This record gives sequence, structure tokens and C-alpha cells, in this order.
Amino acid sequence: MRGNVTDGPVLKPVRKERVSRQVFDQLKEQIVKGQWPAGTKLPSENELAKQLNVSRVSVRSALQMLAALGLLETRHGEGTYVRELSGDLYLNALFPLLALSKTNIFDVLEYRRVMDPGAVVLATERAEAEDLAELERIYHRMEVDKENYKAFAHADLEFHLCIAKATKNPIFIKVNTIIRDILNASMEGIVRALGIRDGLHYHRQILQALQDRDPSRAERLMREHVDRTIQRLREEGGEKVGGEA
Amino acid sequence: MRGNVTDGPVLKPVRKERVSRQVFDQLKEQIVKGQWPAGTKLPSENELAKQLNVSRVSVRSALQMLAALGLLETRHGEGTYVRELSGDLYLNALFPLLALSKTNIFDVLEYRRVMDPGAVVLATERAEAEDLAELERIYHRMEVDKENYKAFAHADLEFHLCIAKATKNPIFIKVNTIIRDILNASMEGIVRALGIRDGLHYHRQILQALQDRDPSRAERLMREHVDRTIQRLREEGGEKVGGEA
DNA sequence: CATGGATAGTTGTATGATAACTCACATGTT
DNA sequence: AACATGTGAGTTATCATACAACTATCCATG
Repeated sequence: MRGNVTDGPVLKPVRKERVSRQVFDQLKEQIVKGQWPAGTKLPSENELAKQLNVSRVSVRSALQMLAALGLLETRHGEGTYVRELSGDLYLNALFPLLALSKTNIFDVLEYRRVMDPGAVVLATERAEAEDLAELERIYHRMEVDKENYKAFAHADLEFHLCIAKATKNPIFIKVNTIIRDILNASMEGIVRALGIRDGLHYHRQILQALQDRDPSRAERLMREHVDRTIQRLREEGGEKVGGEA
Repeated sequence: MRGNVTDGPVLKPVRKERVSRQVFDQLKEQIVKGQWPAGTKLPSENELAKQLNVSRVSVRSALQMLAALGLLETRHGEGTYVRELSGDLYLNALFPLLALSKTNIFDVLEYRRVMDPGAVVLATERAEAEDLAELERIYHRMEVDKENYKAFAHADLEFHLCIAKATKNPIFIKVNTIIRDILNASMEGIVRALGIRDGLHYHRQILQALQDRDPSRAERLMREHVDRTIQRLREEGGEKVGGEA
């Protein structure tokens, strides 16, 4: 048939943008364009809903997405604030890439083997009293939870994350946070396979080196620690530990 | 006063985790552990609310956050699905809109200072012929684009990413990919500030070390390279480099 | 067989109410 | 005056319910 209407692609699909999405975009604009610099307290949800002429549900929806992306921070009973725009924000994109792909445990440990010794060196220079106190708290929790593999594994990951935090470098912190989240699933199996002796030993020594502000010793210990973990896991046959999928 | 209660920090703050956060964590676990592989259709919001014994609002809150992070995709009137991992980053909507501050750039470079020497060591062991060929291609492009700062900066970042690729470790690759995107905006300014001599010099030497399969030399050169970049940038006063937004 | 429409299931939005939390101010006690 | 305590307003978090908007499927009708 000639002149069929399907020939010409004239009609475009109508614009049907969700309300929450529109709110999201508007708020994002304000932040990114710098109208609302870091630290700004946003109008209350009720206020925003009134100004935008939408329900509070839609406002909350947009706010929560922005908070998930790291642009906003909501404080219960206090308000919603604009966060500092920094490089670690983009690292959020790393999370799904690692979470959704079947990441090999040895790949993660190999990465740790490079990053954690470097991190601990920076930590010996920059750790504040509260960082060291936190590390001690975590270490003691590991001693207490000797029998509870799940709790022990969790504390182990927290220990490494805490060292990253002590570097005061948001990139170290963010990446380590993501790695902790990913590893959380398999860490219990690793602890169960390797036992707790090595972990306790090295963590205590590393903590000591941090307290003594001895970077080279801390670095050496951390490298040994990760190396030994990798080596022993290889011997055990690491196929079993990761596999709950 | 003796026996003051404030002496002993015995009482710990009670656990007060938000409902939506708990839902978020549970759903995240399912995805990360692989219980719900990509493409899986989640139970309906009502169903989840009933199973978890929370309101639909809390479920939606968690789902929307996961969707914002890119782990889920909600289709109006159809359902919610675990997202297929599609290489490219969806967070890119925000990328061009942010100019990094001076501190951010140094944070990134500090991270590089640890990561890249470690990566290049692995690369000397694992780089295949095509990796080395690619590196040579990139290096030659740098020589050609001596005058074009933008192209030169781009090639510089590609060089580092290519080394990461040669490690065959997906974590190195993905982190380096994101860092490349972060630096892309500011890199031209950096090159303009520091010139191209150092870059060409070190990249050529590192390439040579890789071809010779000399890990310790490659590591030393890479560390020197990043160190020198940081140092010279400090001297220049890096305030200027970030600004295009 | 093709068309169109009814239908059930799902996500999106609206409304109103209540709980939980934070801060600042007022109040009372020493 | 100094400190502890209570009280209230403002804000976010959660709940329950209803309805709107959208999608896929099935089915009757021509």
C-alpha cells in the first residue's frame, strides 16, 4: 500500500515524565549549579511539596534518590542537607559494577594487597586519637567474638575500613566501603576456612604499629597479612568459600 | 567527685536502624549474594511489604534507593527487575557537571600513587602482546598530540587505564575507569600547568620497563611519576586547574 | 484471524495521621 | 549565676488507605 501512515515517522511519543523524576531533576539542578552549596539546609519536605505543588510522597521519593547517590544527607528530626560534592561521589557507580558481576575473591584480595599497605602508611601519619580508639574497640570485639564467625568476620572488615578512614582520603574510604559491602557475603566463609589465629595476630600487631606511628613496620605487617591470607586460601582451595551463589 | 559515672564508657548507644535501611540491606544482600541474578523479577511491592511486615512506603523507599544506585530497574505497571549489568555507567548524568576542587584532585592523585605502582607490577607479569601494542599506540598518540593539550591529556589517562587493563584484574580496571572519568575534566588543566615533558619521559620509560618485564623498575618509575606530578602540582598551586563549570 | 476492549496485576501519586527524633527555649533547682 | 530538667515546635520516618496510570494477557466480537 502506498501512502501508508507507518512510512513517515512523524509522530513522536508524548512526554510522560514521572512527577518524582521532575522533582529529582529540579533539586539536582539546584545542587549541581551551585544554587545550594554544600552544607545548605533544604526547605522542609512539607514546604517543598507546597512550593512544587506535589505530594510529600513525591518529594520524599526524589530526596531519597538524591541521598542514595550521595548528593544529599537527611538527618532524622533535623532536616536535609547538601553534601560536599567530591570525587568519591562518582565511585558510587563502582558498587553495582562489582556487585552485579561475579567478582572473584582473589581479585579483591589482590587489590587489597596493593591498597591496604599503602593505606596503612598514610594512616600512621594521619590517624587521630579517636581513630586509634575505634580500632582498639574493633580489635577487642574480635577477641570477644572468637567463637562467633559471623561477628568476627564483620569486625575484621570493619578493622580494614577503619584504617582507610584514618587516611582521611575519601577515595580510600569509599572504595574500601564498597569492598566491605561486597565481601561481607563471603567473609564468614573465609574466616571459617582459615580460622581466627592469623587475623587476631596480625591485627594486633598492625594496631600496635599504628600506635607507635611506625609506617614501615605497619606496611610490612599489612602486606604479610594479606599475602598470608591469599596463600592459605589458595592452599585450602578457595573455590568453596566464595560459593554461595 | 569519685565514682562518677562518666569515668567508664560502658553504656553503648542503642541500635536504632531505620526500617527502610533494613529493607534496603536485605534486598541488597539477595542481589549481591546472587540469589536474584540479573533479570530477575522481584515480588510486587505489596507482596514484599507483607513478607517483611512493613508498610509499602518503606519497601518503596528501599527499592528507589537501589534503583538510584543502578541495581534495580522499575517499570511502571510491570514490575521491578534486577538490572542487567551494561558496562557503561548510568551515573554519567552527573559527570560533566562537577568541577573538582583542588583537594579532590590531590585525593585522587594520592590514591593513584598507591594503586598505579601496584598495578604496573602486576602488569609486567600479565601483559599480553596486544596490551603492549595498545600502550605503544597510546604513547605514540601522545608524541603526536604534543601541541593539543586536550588530546594529550586524554591519551595520558588512557595510558594509565591500559596498564590497569593489563593486570587482568577487574577491580583495578573498574576503579581506574572511574578515576579516568573523574580526572577527565581537570586533566587538561593539569597538563597545561605542568607541561608535557615529564609525562612523555616517564611514560616512555615505563613502557620500556613493561616490555623488558622488569617489575621493580616499572614500579619505581611509576611511583616517581605520580610523586613528581603531585609535587609539581603543589608548587604550581593547583587552585586553577579544576575550573570549567 | 484480526481488532478492540475488558480485566487483573503492578507501579506511581495523593492524603492524612502518628511515631521518632533534634534543637532551642523556658523553667525550676541549687 | 550555673546547671539540670522539662516542654514545645519543627522535621523526618513510618503507617494505612485510596486512587491514578500503566502493562500484559485473555477473550469476545466482527
